[in-house]
Amino acid sequence: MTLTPLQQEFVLHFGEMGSRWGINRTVGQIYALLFLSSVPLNAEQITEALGISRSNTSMGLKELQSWTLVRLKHFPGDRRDYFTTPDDLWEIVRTLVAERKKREIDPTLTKLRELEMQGPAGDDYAEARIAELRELIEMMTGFYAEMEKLETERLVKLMTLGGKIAGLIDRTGGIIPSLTKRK
Amino acid sequence: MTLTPLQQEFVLHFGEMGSRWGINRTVGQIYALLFLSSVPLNAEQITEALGISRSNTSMGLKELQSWTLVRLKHFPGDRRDYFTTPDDLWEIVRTLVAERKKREIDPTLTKLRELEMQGPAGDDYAEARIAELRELIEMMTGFYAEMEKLETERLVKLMTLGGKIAGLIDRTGGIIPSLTKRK
DNA sequence: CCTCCGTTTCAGAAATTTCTGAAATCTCTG
DNA sequence: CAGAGATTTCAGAAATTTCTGAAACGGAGG
Repeated sequence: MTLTPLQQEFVLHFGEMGSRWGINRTVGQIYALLFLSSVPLNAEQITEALGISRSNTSMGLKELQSWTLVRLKHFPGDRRDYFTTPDDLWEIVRTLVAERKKREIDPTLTKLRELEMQGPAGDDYAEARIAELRELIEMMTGFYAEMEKLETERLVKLMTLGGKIAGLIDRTGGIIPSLTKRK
Repeated sequence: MTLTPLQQEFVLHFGEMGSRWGINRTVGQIYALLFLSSVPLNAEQITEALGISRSNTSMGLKELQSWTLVRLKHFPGDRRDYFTTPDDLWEIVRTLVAERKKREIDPTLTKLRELEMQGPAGDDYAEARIAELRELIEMMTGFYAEMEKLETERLVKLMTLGGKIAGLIDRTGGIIPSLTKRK
């Protein structure tokens, strides 16, 4: 397994970006490699291609599996594990968003609710600020839950329409009445 | 400056979450402290409240300023710098999203374009995959650019309407014709 | 129930990031 | 322009994270 210059550069970039994305270099590189590979790869091939230790590969793959960002494949007569990324990029995005929400948002939302449950602490400003933050996060996660339900086709439509949607929203009363009246 | 139990717990939580959010513990704590404070605080107060070194506070504030997440305030007859977070949470969210995009997305988009510019590398699959990824990111950043333009009021409306918007989008031809025809 | 092939675990090494105290710098004010 | 107050810089210490090699584990065949 030798990488083409294109793969090489892509893999290195993902490795470097890893820390910004909340994963480590190795995990970023493994993911990049799988992403560009038309065929599933096993741990040994990944180890060799990236020049890292076998155990590091194992840990990286475990991490990627915990994110459900990679798929396991098997071939008849070969008991090694092979890994791929989904073909469908939208599926990847959905996974990514869902996992980041789970790791970066949900714990805080839980904590905010906890703090509010503890009742008045005699610090009105802080309490109000926490309530406001919780409400905002709830609104955003609620919106996210709606978007998550949409099939990809509509989601793409929504995104490409972009600003046009907003034009339909009236500042005061939701969707422009003259439009919504007629169904 | 002694923290109330409420502030204490909030601050510690933000410190712990820091690493998941791509900032360090101290930066998370400083931000949390400022967020809950009804009045601007100076570096000395922050240092004391969090029990960290003065230089660490300085670095943390510098980091927060580079994210434009805090505001500088001054009081007459006092030449120390005081810091606050914006009152408007939506402004905070906008800043956060903009900065994360700048740090986590833009460099990769640039890199992908670079890779494509380097011309055919004789690796059709990888090239196609990279192009597909670039297109997806472009679509999403394009959509983001549209949303960014909206005033908060409309954005909130959009989010609270949630799934209802999607219902307006026809699977085949954009917004449902019977609605868009009449302006 | 061995043995072989593959994977995972884990303790310590290496690398990186964060934090501190001391010194340097900056800038008002008298 | 000297001195006091405030902030920043920076080299090394401390803490944390990542990576490795060796050993443990697991299970399919013989």
